[in-house]
Amino acid sequence: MTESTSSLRPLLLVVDGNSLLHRAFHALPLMDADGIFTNAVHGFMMMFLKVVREYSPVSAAVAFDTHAPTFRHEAYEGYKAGRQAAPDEMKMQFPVLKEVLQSMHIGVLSADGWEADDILGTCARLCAEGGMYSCMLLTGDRDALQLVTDDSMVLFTRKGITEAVRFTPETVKEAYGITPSQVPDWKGLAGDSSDNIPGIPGVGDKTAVKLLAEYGTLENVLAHGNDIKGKLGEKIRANADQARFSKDLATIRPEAPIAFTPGEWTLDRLGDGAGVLKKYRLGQVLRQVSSAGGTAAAPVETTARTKEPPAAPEAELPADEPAALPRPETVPLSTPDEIRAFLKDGCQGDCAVCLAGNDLTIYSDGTLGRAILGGDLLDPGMSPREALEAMDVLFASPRLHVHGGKELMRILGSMGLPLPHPVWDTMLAQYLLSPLDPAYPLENLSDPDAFGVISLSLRQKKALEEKGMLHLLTDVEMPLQEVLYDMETDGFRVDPSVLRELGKSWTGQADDLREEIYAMTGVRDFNLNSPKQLGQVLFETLGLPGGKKNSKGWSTDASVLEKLRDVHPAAGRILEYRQLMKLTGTYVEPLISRMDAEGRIHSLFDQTATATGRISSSEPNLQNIPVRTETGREIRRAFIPREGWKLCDADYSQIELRVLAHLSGDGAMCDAFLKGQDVHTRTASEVYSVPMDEVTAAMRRSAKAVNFGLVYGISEFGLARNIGVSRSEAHDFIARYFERYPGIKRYMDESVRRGRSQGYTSTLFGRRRPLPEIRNPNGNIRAFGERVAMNAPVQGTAADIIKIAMIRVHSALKKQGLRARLILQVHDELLIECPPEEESAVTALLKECMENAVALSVPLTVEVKSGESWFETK
DNA sequence: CGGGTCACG
DNA sequence: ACGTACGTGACCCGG
Repeated sequence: MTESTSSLRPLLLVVDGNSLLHRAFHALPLMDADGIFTNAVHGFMMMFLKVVREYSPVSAAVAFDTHAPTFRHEAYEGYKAGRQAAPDEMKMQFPVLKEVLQSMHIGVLSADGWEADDILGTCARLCAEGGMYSCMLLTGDRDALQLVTDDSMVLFTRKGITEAVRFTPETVKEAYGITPSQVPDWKGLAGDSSDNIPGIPGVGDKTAVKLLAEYGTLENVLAHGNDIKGKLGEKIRANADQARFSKDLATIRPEAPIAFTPGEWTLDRLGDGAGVLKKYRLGQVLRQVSSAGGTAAAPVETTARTKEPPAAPEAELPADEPAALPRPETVPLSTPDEIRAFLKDGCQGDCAVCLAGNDLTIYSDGTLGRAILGGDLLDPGMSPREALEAMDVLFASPRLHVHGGKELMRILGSMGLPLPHPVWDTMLAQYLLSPLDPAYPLENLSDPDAFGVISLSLRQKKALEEKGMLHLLTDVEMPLQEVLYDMETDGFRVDPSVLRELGKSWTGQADDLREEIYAMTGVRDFNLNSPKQLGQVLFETLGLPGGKKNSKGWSTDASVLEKLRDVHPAAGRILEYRQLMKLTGTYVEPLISRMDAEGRIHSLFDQTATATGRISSSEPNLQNIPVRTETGREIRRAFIPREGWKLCDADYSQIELRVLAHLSGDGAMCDAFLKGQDVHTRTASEVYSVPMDEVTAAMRRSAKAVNFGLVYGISEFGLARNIGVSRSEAHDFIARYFERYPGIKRYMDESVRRGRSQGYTSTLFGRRRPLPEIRNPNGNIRAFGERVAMNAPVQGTAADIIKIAMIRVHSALKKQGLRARLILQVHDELLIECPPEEESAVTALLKECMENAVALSVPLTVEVKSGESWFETK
């Protein structure tokens, strides 16, 4: 992430809705649609679309003022009242504008007691801290000039609203003679009649600039009040408090509690607003967006995408049309399967190399007989090894495109060849574009007779740019691929003697239990491992009560057996037996058999397997090694570091709830994390209305279940079942929760609403999760879609964050020249093995990289523990 | 090869 | 009237 430059980042546009709507209202003659005035909405949208055309942001949001009685200063309302009240013809346009914006999927932001410019400042800060977006602010309010930095530009409207001037720190200085950070000081001195900021009477713009040129800040001017001669000095000394108050009024507070979800404020479906625009007879606006037609596939070419955003040249793919690429007979040789086939058959035909601009894709063709471009590297009759060595040169290309890069690296690496560093992986790109697909075979994506990986890359790049996800590929998934390759290659050392001991003990106990169960039930000729046969024995032969049916017969899962504990002594034994069989069958024997010569096991990390953006682990799965029960946890004694080394285990504390706090901006939830409180205890205290120190263990347990439920997409039934209360009690509990956490309620409702209108959800970084279920007429399926809409942004954002952290950890280890290796990720946890002398450096590095992977409005905290085995680090 | 069960976050 | 907490992968049965 650190390598990315701001020019490569997608642009987020944030508009001061109040300021722009007011300006539009006064600049244009009244128009109406059946008595509803729309002139300001029209003017606003024309200005908005003009900026979108000119600067090609990927996302946009509009901020609105909301005033609560307890604003900054009690005296403030007095000043506020001095402003001319907006006429009804103006006020009635706010809801219309909001409706228009929402129909186009543009974000609508407000927070009680906060002004639009505070929200602009908050977005600018979150963009800068998050490092994923560049920010552009559009406003007619000069206060916002204090927000100008190298990272966030301000577009300031002039001449009514027809023109917008772009301010950078330099142009602010040129125009006003002060730096952006001096804007509040300037207002404090000179005041602003249009904003009813008093300033110091008799001090105008020019005097203020002069004073700031000499003293820098308002405070310093006041401190030197006695040095200033004459009438001016007198006025300054007499109005010091009023000046401080004025500065305070003019200071933007970039801490508004908003749901900052730029990934959702997409601009690629503006056409969905057609219906609403028609309703308000906004024909001119409609014509500008109508070519989108409200379909996801068609971007708003004529409005949003007429100009390509400026991007660094090295990030650009070649502009060549496919026609300029090699002859259709060539087939790509850039997938692991193709390399494998090539190895198996030897190099019989020629291979061709496609050089398009600076980009390179490798093609092979057994019959072509000659290379097309630069393909003389390979001769027929080369041995596979010779061919691959020749291809080293190609794999070392700085612009290599591949499909399935991690496997390609594995093949080259296994032959001791240098690893490629591809810049584009069409499989990863496709995963971002369509994360629900079960797999990403190249032949489904690209016509092999056509132009292969390069033209696919070009199409994908366009699609990713339009959806605001290009940075996820280039800055997250591509770098992560190499991290995962290293983790897979290194593997995790296990101690086979520990595994064998546990296996012996557990199989012995399971054998005894089996005999005991046969004796207790009086039935021996059945397979205890068969749920079907077990169900028949329990509920038919023995006639036990409480049987539940599933599609195959009687259910015998843990919840059923748990209820039978007091009914029949075999129930408990069966549960124990099940556990031991699970442990030996899944965690003892397979691990022993998967050990390599160095005693290490190598999991596969699949970067394209999950709907939410998590990575998965398989063969073996190291992300579900037991920890919750005493017995199961013993397995972790077998997971050990390299001889003489240490294991460091770092895990995020409550990352999903912190993400939820950030995304929702909920006051109480953020407050709990900002104060470092135990969040479940705080929740219990809120919901049960008792002080934190009077929260009982049972209260905390229920509160914890609700917090989890929230993250999963709450349902009354699910909560009721989980904490063992009635459905109506669960209902009341949720209702009370939402009373105390209205921001969470608002966020959940909004997530579902957006999910339904867009057909997908987005994470903080723009990763999308389609919601095919959310419009299903079947209520159950639809409810599932709604829970997914609530869960996916939270789980997905957490997944994005740890991916970023992994890239940072991996590169920091390299940069500091440490021998430590990142060996495992378990969703909110990273494991490193390191020489003992590196232990403290690694601990600090993990904490630093993980806690600062991104900046949220609440802190991320990480706990690191070291030990001689994975058991000891828990 | 799908479903039941259960290990993890 | 219906059956649900979200996301995974592995093992075992039985058709």
